[in-house]
Parts: sequence; structure tokens; C-alpha cells
Amino acid sequence: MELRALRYFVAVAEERHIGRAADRLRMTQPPLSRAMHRLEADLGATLFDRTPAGVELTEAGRIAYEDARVLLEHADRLEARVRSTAGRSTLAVGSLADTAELVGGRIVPAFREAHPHVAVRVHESDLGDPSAGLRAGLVDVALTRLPFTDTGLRTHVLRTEPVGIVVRDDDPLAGESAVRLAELPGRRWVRLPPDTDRVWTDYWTAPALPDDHQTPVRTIQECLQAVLWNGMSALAPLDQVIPAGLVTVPVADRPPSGLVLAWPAAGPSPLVRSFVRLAAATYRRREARGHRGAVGRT
Amino acid sequence: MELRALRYFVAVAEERHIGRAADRLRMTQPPLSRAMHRLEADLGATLFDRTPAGVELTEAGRIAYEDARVLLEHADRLEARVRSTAGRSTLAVGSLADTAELVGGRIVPAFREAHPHVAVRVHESDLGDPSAGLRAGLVDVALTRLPFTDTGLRTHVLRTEPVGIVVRDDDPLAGESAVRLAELPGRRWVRLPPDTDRVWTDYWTAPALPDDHQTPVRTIQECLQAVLWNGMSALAPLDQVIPAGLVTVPVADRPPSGLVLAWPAAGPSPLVRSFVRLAAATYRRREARGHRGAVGRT
DNA sequence: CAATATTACGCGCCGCGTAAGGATC
DNA sequence: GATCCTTACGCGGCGCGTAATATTG
Repeated sequence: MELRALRYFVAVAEERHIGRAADRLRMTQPPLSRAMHRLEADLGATLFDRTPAGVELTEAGRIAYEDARVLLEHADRLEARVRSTAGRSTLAVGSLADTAELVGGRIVPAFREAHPHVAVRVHESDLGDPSAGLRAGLVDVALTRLPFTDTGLRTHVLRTEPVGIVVRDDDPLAGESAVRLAELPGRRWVRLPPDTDRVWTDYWTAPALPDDHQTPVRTIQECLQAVLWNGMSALAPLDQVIPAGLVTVPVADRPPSGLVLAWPAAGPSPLVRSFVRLAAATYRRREARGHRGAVGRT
Repeated sequence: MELRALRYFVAVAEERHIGRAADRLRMTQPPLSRAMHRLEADLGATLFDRTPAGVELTEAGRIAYEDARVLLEHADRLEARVRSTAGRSTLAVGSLADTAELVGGRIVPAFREAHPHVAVRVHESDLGDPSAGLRAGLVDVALTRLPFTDTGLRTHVLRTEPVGIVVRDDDPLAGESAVRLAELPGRRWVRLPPDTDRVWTDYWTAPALPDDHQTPVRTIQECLQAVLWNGMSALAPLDQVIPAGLVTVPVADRPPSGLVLAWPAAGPSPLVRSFVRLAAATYRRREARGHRGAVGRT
């Protein structure tokens, strides 16, 4: 007997209808029906009389319902008390430039739902810090992109995405289906700030011309404007949304980049573990929903 | 947060040592360690300070421990109350002749542990009733062997076992590694009672000689004695233990027989479901342990 | 025949085990 | 270096979804 089954049971007992209870629980009937059968088996007692109109509680079911409600409230109190006793209840999340939407849109709300008592602060950092504030100790966990120097950090890959070269749509390359960086001499590349992690800059930029004195860019917007107005080139993930007038041409000789969660390797706090866990689940679910929308629909 | 995790947590909190708690819970350290990390993540609080000598409860851990103990007692009370409210608390288990040892040895004890309040009665039936009392309404669930007429019943195969012909060790066949029934004319076969299920008799016996008036056998013992003293032949599962003086020669042209659980198809009671579930798990575990014992051992 | 509960089946997560690694006294 | 706890990795069960079936008014 697990709390999950009891939460389900309370919903069914109150709705007197497995289908409606399933709606309330945001799931479908079959698993709920089986969960109730299994709960009955665990308890060794019949909790419902099934009818074509729904279900009715048996005497044992009524007892179970009363006790289950109290038990679940007790469990909620346990959670609340432990949480209020725990010291730190704040989590700083770093987000690298273009990943902010993902963090703010789905992941942080999911985390807030699981941990309502925690104050979440999102720190959006610029292209000069691939650790998104981790190195500076500004944040506890970060959503960023590989590759960068990850000593002392742990990472979890959410997705890998090929990269492309961003050019104006009147650029000779604009019509190509794919290009190789090795065959593109003489371009002027957008540059990152000089003190930026080498692994990171080596990946996202090509060698600059010796006489190149461009101003480094710190944000996606600056980067795209440099391409649009100054005729420069930049590398970006293929899934990066691009304003009109620009196109991203896939680059064949650069390995894909990983969208990752990162956090300090030394003793991550429970909140960080939970964030990583929830973020991974949320992201997966988002992915699955996308697929289903594109394929399913009888 | 699930009750399982809280039960684990209480053990760790009391032992102040994950390894010892794991022993107490009959499991190994790693999954217990992870379960505690996950519980901490779910709660968003650190419950232990890990030290090289074991673990110490934090303040939040002490709160959690106190609450968890009460919560688990509450859960136990819920179970007890529901069970005492439920009507029927008796289960009749049918067992076909040679399967009694398996039922009594492991499965029924496992069920008794899960349902201490239920009075279990084992009904050992003879070879004339492959349903082991189900057809007669004597039992709620049965452990028996396929094949037999299973209309109105549901079955769950625990294992399939090839069959062989049982002969005296001075029989000309005794040395063969396998035989085909189609090539064995003129044998005198042990017979089952005349009113026995046809599917069952067709499987376990070969066509009798016209002038054969043997007394039918009702038990394994009678069957083996008929082979030993009257020079008859019988079919039996290869795993059937055989007394000295007899051997079982594999039969090539008979499909294997299934060791199965069977129960009425119409509205099985929660206890029956639970029995099937536990029996399947127990049997699986027994199997795995056997394999491990034969292979493992670093 | 409409509405409900149930079974069948495939997939992904999670829990558990074994084996290897790391930290701390 | 011994003794913990932790991570890595592979496997089996279980929960969930979709699709199909049974049952009942």
C-alpha cells in the first residue's frame, strides 16, 4: 500500500466514478482501475461495488476512505513541517541567454509546484559565462549548453542539437543545405568576450582574422545584430529562433551541442537534486507531448 | 513521497547507519542510499549528515522521524481496520497432488505474511481433478498443471516443464535419452479415473489396450507403485521427484506441461488476486535464487 | 446502443542488484 | 587502509498510455 494509491482511492471514492476521478487526477481510466484493484488486493478487501453507472463504496471502502483522508492530511503535514524546519529554502537558477524561455516557461513552474515554500530566483547570464553563474557562485544550478570546461561540475544532457552558421538571407551561403567550416575562409566572425572559457569560445567561433578588432558580443541580440548589420557570421544551435532576414545553415563539421543542466559536483543540496530531477522529467514530457501532437490524433 | 521511502527512512534513522538499515530491510546499501537522497529531494530538506562512521539526523531529520513513525502506525491501523471490516477472510487453495510442497513450502507462507488475518486452507486434490477443487467450488484458487478444460477459469503460467515417461530402471527404455510415444506400441498405461477431464487424460495417458482393465490411480504414489510393481508406464513432468528404481525418460512428441495458477474467471476476490500476485512473485524469486546459487558466488 | 469498467499490449521510469569508485578517519 | 557512502550500469517490475473487449441498463 502506497500513498499514491491512497490519493487515487480518495479521488475515486469522492467521484464515485473511475472515469471522472481519472480526469481529476489527470490520467486515464485503465491505470486507475488497475490501481484500485491492486489496492484492494493489498488490503485483502473489496472497496467498491462496480456498476455500469460508476462505483459505490462498500462498508470497508467507507472505512478506508475516512482513514485515508486523515492519513493523507497527516502526510501533507509531515512534508510541511520538515520543510519549515529545513534551513535554506531558496534556489538560484542560472540560465544562459537563449535558454531562459525554457527555464521560465515550464521548468521553474514545475519546481514551484513541487516546492511551494522555496524562493526561486532566475539569473540570466550572458554569452561570456557558459557556466551561467555557477563558477561565480551566483547560482545553485544552471541550464546552459555544452561544451565548456566542466571540472568540478556535474551535467545532465536534456537534448543534443546540431549547430549552424547564422548569415543574412542575401549571403551566398543562405541557400546551402549544409556547409563545412573548413571550407569557409575569410569570414569575419562574431567574437565572445576575451576572458571567456576557451573550450566554449573554440566551439562557438572560428579563428578570427589577425586584423579583426570587432567588439565582442554578450547577448544573443547583439550577436544577431552583428550578423544583420555588420555582415558578420556566427554559430548557433539550429533550434535557435532567428529574426527575419537571417537564416541558419547547418554546419557539418562541428559536433552537436548539448542543452544541459549543470550544478556543482560537491554535495549538491536536495533542492538542486530535485530541480534536476523535475527539470529532466518536465523536459521529457514536453518532448513527448510535441511528438504526440505531431503524430497522434485519431 | 511514498510510504516505502518513509519505512526505509525510519530504519536508517534508527540504525544511524545505511548499511545496517539495509540489512534490517533485507536489501543492499546502494538502493537504500539512493532512496534516502530521493526522499530528501522530494522534501527539499537534508535529513542526514553523512559521516564516515554512518549518518546523523539533522534537525529536519528528527522532525521527519517523529512524524514518520506516527504516520506509519496510522497506515498500519488503516490496513487493520479495513481488513477487520471486510467480510470474508478465508481463502481455500487447491493443490494438485505433486504441487503441494511448493504451495505449502513458500507460497502460502508468503501469503500469510501479507495477510495475517486471513485463514488459509489448503485442499490437496487427486489426479482425477485437474482443476484441484475449482470446478467443485471447493477452493478459490488452485495450483495445478496444464492442460485441462479451462472454460470459465483464468490461468497464470508459473513455469513450463517437459514431460517424460516413467519406467522401471530395468526397462529397455531406461537408458534412452528421449523417446517418442508414437513409437511405443503395446505398453500398458496407468489410467486415470473414468470421469476425469478429457483434455487432461488425453495429455497424461496414451491410448489404452482394448482389454486393459487396470484400476485407475488417484495419487502420485499409486501411480508410481503401479509402475514399480505392475510393470506399467506413466507420464510425468521431468521435475517430478522419482523414488529409487524408477527413471523418467523425456518424451519428444508431447508438448511441455505448464505449472499454473488457476481461479474462476468471474469476479475474482481481492484475496485471490493477491494470492496470484504473491505466488507469481514468490515463485519468480525462488527461481532467481536457484540460478544465483548455481552461478554466483564471487 | 451508450456508457462504464476491464483487459491487452507496448513503452519508459524506477527500484534493486552487482561492481567499481571516492572520501574520511 | 578499513569502513563507510556513493556512483555506474544492467535487468525486471510497474505505472501509464492507446486500443480493443466485456457488461449492463
